[in-house]
Amino acid sequence: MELSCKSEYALLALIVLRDHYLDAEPVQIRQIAMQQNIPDRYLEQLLAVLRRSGLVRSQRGARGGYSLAREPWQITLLEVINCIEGRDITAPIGEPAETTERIAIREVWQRACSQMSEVFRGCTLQELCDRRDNRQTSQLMYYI
Amino acid sequence: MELSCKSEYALLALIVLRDHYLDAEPVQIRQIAMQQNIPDRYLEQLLAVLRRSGLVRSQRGARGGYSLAREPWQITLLEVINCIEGRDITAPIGEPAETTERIAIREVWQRACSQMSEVFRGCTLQELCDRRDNRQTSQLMYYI
DNA sequence: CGCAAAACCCGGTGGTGAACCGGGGTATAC
DNA sequence: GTATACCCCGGTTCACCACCGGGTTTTGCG
Repeated sequence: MELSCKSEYALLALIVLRDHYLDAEPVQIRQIAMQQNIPDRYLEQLLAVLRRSGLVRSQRGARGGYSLAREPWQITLLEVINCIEGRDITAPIGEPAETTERIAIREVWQRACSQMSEVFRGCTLQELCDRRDNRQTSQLMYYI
Repeated sequence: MELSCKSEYALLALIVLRDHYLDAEPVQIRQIAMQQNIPDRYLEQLLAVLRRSGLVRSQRGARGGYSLAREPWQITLLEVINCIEGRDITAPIGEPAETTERIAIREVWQRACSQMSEVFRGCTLQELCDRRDNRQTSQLMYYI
């Protein structure tokens, strides 16, 4: 599986946006790019996709920038990845399959996709940030 | 995730080989290719990879061909895919990640890879063929 | 022995997408 | 009205996938 570089960049950007979630002012591309070490012109394209999908809001002109369009606990990683990858990663790719052999393969493949997607569906942007903030603490909490 | 066309072709070929598992004579590339609608010159490359990984045996010369190197219930789909994809799909790709943000992302991504791999690890070539042979029957059996 | 049938090896090609850069257009705060 | 940001569009480089073809080597068989 290859959640290419794109998805990682997008998630990194969203993490920054959630860090400034309560700020009055939006965050600029340049700032995100420098902070997370992402080529800014490339990040611009990804943020455009996130905006068109309604995950992110933009403010044009001077003092403009980006901000989250939703609360961080209402954004799942699956949404972000699906949106940035441009397709539904819950299902296999390619045409539906016709022979019994190919159908059998697709069945297993479908289950694999679903299992993977469930991990991403079960993690929100908020949880991702929590996990970053104190990984050891949260891991302890899981065992209580 | 994209278990590209390659993996599907390889699995289709292995299904044919398992159908002739008890035959004395090996199966030719041409025969597999025509039966499964795979370009034969391309299939040749894939079978070469499977052979180098010890999943398949080859017999050169006239009346030659390919046969399974192991019993079909001792070949998991994960082995086949890892072998044909040329890497361990159990783990994410790319360099290890340095910042806390990237580490957090990788953690989730790693879990997703593992969940997906488990599906492929838990399915053998034998089971794949059984599933093809009588899908409705086996589905009934699962509920008993 | 000779021939045909098969695997083997190696290189090339067309297409696609990823990751990136750059130029100019447009909206907006000050 | 000017600086500052987003916005839009295109191009480029690179790698990989799917595939093709030529030529070599091995082997069964008449």
